[in-house]
Amino acid sequence: MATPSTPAPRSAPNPDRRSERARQAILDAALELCGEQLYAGLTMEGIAKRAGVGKQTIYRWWPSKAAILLEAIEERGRSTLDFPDTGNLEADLRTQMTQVAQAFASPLFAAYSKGLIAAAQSDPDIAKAVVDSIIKPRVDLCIERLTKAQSAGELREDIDLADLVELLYAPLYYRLLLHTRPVTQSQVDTILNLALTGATK
Amino acid sequence: MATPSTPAPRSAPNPDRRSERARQAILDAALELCGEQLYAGLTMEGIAKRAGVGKQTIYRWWPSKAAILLEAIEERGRSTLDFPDTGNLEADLRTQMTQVAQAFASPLFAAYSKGLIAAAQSDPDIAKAVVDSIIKPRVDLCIERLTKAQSAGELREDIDLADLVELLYAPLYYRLLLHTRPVTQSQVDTILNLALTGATK
Amino acid sequence: MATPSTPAPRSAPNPDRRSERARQAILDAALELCGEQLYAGLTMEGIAKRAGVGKQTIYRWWPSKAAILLEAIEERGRSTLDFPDTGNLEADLRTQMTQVAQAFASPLFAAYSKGLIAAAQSDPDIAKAVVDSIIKPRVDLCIERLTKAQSAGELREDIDLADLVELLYAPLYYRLLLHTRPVTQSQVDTILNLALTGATK
Amino acid sequence: MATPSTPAPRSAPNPDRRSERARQAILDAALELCGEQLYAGLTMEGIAKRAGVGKQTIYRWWPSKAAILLEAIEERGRSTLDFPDTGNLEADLRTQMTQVAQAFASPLFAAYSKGLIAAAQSDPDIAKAVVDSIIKPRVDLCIERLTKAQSAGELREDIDLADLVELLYAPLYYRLLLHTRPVTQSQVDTILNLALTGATK
DNA sequence: GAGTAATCGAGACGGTACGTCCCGTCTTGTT
DNA sequence: AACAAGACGGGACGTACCGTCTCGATTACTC
Repeated sequence: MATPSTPAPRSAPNPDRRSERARQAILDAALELCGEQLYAGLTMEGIAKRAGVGKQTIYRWWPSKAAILLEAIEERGRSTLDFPDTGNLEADLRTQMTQVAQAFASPLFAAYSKGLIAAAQSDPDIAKAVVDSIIKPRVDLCIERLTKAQSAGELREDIDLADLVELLYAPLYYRLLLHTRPVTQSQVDTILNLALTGATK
Repeated sequence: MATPSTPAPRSAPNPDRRSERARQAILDAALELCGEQLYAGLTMEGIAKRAGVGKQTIYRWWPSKAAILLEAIEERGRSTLDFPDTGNLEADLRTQMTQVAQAFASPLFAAYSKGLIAAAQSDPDIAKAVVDSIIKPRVDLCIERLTKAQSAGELREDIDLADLVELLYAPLYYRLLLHTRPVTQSQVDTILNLALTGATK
Repeated sequence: MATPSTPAPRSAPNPDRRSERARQAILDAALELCGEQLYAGLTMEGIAKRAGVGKQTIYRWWPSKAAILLEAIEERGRSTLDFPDTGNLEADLRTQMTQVAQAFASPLFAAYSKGLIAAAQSDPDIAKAVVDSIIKPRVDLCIERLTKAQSAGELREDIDLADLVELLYAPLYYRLLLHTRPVTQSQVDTILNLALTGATK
Repeated sequence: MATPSTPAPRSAPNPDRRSERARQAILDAALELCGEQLYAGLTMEGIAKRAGVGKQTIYRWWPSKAAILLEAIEERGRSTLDFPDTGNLEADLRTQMTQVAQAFASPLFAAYSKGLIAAAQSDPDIAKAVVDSIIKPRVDLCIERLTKAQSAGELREDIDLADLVELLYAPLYYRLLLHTRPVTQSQVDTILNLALTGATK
């Protein structure tokens, strides 16, 4: 008496019945708590209590607290997903990089970026998810813009644009994660100056 | 005849009586365990058991497991504290950056570097210690070498050398921490090519 | 329709959700361990491990290991809560005191009685609980029997019966706790002989 | 090359070289601490610190903290080692028992009596030492006095005097250890009244 | 009176248990 | 069926003491 039409054995929750109220409350609570204390102080129990939610409800939908933050950033940070194209490459890069620098300089955004990246060091799944859903889309948009510039003869033809993206953005992450100096507007200017023109005479 | 070097600070353990055997066993155990599992799986109890040491002995001398790793790296990694000077700037940079890249590619070193930086995201003390005792000394050596080059007219005079160091090394950290691509020799070549010559035509 | 029996006191665990399995396992483990080693060797961790229970589950319901033993005795020893009344006072006392003497002579019962009383010396809460839930009920039953006897003219009317109870039972505790001589049947006989008749000619 | 004239292998400390200053400081500290907090709060480290003494010095001369208390009581409490003999048995008993009752009512003495007896429940050595050095000598003196009275025809000849001593003193210990009611002068009167005359009409 | 050996103060050591926090699972009504 | 609530078995935390062990720095006997 096989009933292949009723698949669910027991373990897959039905997303249709999911409570949006609970979902939002959890995302909010996670971001709030991450802002109030450092990422390491973030706990599932803390999120559940703040959100007024049972722990099971969290575990039903997310595999880890990093996954919650990830979803929160994905949802809340969708606005930064665009890349200007005014025709002036350097200006466009400056605009976009400044936007990133400002985000990194904001305590809240910095808090959960750092938390997420810290979590990624111990969890390959998180690492992959961060790259795929946060980093990659933005890198791709940047490459797209650079490709146009390269076609227009504004950039050397022998360079890999993914490498250039790294060269431009890595210093921002460097300061964010290594806490050597704060991420500022002037850093963006300096990076562009050096990376585009080169350090040698 | 009061000597200004009054020794005892205040109810702190006496370093003269410290057991070097225990200290080495703890550093060894921490590195071994960090290599076997990810940093997040590292526990004080695990280190104590592996080292055959009481937990109090660890807490007496280190405030956190990150501090243990830090000391281990400081001690074991002292050899990398030098910067070549053959007269050829680009070659010297390539030599040194390659060394760093190789370290980042080694599973053990990567494990505790990543662990340490992850911990720094949630603990300003760790962050400061990482910068002061690991990053800063090496950056300073690099700046020293770059200063010579700048004086010799090999580099533009209008650039801040600390910024240049960031531009060169940040992409290595970027890949290490963001797990986009592996850190390789060819990355070093690419960085040098781009950073020294510039991306524009 | 507000009911005056407002249930939740304040952030206390909910007894309705309590696991009876865990409770019994903990009581059993505590008694077993107390029988195997002396009370001083009894540890919360040992009980938890033996019972296959998390430590928190113990701390959630009992404030100390003495409280566990107390509950175990209360529950297991409920059968001894009765006092014979055959009409013959001396015989009834002998019956009841013999029962107590036998219990004191049993290694297991002696172990936790002694442990509990020892703990009471350093913890007023335990002391109060021992008196209220173990001693008092049994003393009251004895006083009740003695009251009948006094009314029947079998005892002097000028004596306080609580004092008489003390005189009868104290020597049993004396030997139990001071380890001078074992508690035996003949001790009971001697006490009754002396206490009822008097030592003087 | 046997040198039987130099016996000491390594383990027996030489009492001649013992520091009386340290010994007194340790006894004082133990009594003080036992008075300030309950016996369970008494620690070897606490005693050592309070006495300004190394822990080794304690362990060299005493096997346990109970042994320290025992020695302290033996030394300080020697004064109570005497028994009056005015010719009036009941008066003499009252005098001596009152003295004991007063000691039990004193917080300090009660504290370490209770501590010592508590410790005896978990350590047969302590139990034996308490009986031999504290209880027995005093019981013997009492028996001695009672023997005289029995010979003088003041007591029944068929009674064991050790049993009578128990009957008289046990109720004092009962209240001391079970914390039912305080030990008072009137309790002494009651005990004597009941024990000497008997409870029956 | 100098040499020497044991005791002293101090406290670091390898351990055990403490009581707490949080994990991820489970169970019990409620909606 | 998903929800809020929270008890459960478990593991690690950081602390307090245990009893042992090494250190110099006094002693106090021996030669």
